[in-house]
Amino acid sequence: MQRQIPEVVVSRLPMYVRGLAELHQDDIDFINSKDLGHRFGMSPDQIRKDLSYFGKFGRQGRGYNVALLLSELRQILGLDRQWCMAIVGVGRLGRAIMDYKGFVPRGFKIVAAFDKERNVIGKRVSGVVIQDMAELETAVRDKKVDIAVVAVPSTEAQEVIDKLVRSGIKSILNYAPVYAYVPKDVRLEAIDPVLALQGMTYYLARSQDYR
Amino acid sequence: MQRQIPEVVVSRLPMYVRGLAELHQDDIDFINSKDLGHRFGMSPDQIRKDLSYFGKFGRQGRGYNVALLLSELRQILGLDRQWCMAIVGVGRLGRAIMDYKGFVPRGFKIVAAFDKERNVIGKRVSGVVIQDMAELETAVRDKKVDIAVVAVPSTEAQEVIDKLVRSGIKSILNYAPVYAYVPKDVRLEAIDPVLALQGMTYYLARSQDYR
DNA sequence: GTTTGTGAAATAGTTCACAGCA
DNA sequence: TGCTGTGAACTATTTCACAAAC
Repeated sequence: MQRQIPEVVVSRLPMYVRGLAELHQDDIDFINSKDLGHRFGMSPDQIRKDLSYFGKFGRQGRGYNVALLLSELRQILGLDRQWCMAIVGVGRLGRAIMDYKGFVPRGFKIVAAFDKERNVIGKRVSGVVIQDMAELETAVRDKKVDIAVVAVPSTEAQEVIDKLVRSGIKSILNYAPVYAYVPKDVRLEAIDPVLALQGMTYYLARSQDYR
Repeated sequence: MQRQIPEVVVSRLPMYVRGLAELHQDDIDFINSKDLGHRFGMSPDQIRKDLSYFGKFGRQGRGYNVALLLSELRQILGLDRQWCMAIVGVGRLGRAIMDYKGFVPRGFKIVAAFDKERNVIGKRVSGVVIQDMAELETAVRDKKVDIAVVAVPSTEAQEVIDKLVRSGIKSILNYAPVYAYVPKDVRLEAIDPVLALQGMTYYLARSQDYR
């Protein structure tokens, strides 16, 4: 057990939680680092090293108790409570995100939605009434929003993110395909499928008889 | 200029392309590594080092010609042509992906869609006729599909991915929230917003007065 | 015998710092 | 002078290898 945990290690924890939840579902009680590593395409050593940053969860000669490790990791990640999200931008993409059924079962609930378009303000989407952007700051406080999801056009993303930062938000998930600036104490994760695709074409273009 | 380029370097190239395209749009002709680094929240040294893996694109005392560097990077990434994609799974998520307007302008076109549900097969979604899963292998070949997008439920993802691999696909973008196995010669990128959120809660839970 | 947890060694990635060119 | 391109130095991350626990 050590202090100051590398970011890469933290970023792998959610994958472990997901995998362990599957094992738990399948009524598997114990798993060792070899099998766990195989499951995620990584070395057993790395699994053990990663876990060792947080404590000693295994039993020599036996492996890890799935239910126990799952519960420990969930607690470490703060997944033992529900997190409240606000979505900014309720266009095509924003609606798809609000409709996505994968958030609630994993502890993330959309409690507020904002847009600047007169014609959508006041309407209800996926059970949430869309509010005016002007109400963002107060609503974020009143509804105790922990995380903001940005789904506005690229041109407006930075402006919206600045507004979110001013309202005190410390975690932002950005779907707009632009790099955005945030202060060091705010976390920003980006979801951009095109960036992921463009990383793959490099290898595609190099392999077979392309071009 | 060197050989054997680190994956992290390749993964940053799409971001450079995106940023340079913005600069080009704004009629900026030259940019130096300092300003470019500032734009992406990284050091000028890293920008220069990254680019040096592919060639010498800059001019001492002046910086980089935006149009030139953009065109070079596009070519390196294989973005100077259009890539054909097939989508597997045309449920709620699959439709949202097919409706997304951000792919085509950036060179990615959905040319085929597959589902196993009788009631959607034959229907047209976003200009593409949905085909039976059984036709996947032949359609992938006939339509020269380069990249597959997986949007089926988690339980079916591995099976679908195996099928795609057998059909000869070398690049897969997986939206299903599971870790999937692919042979070493196949690239798989995952889009899982919940994983991104769970990485952020670790820090949220640690900062202020949460819990 | 099996498998963990962990320092030490090895490898990968980033930053430094400066020669050389415009 | 200003800024690139790049080895060398440094830092981060992964892998090794083994003592200790079961």
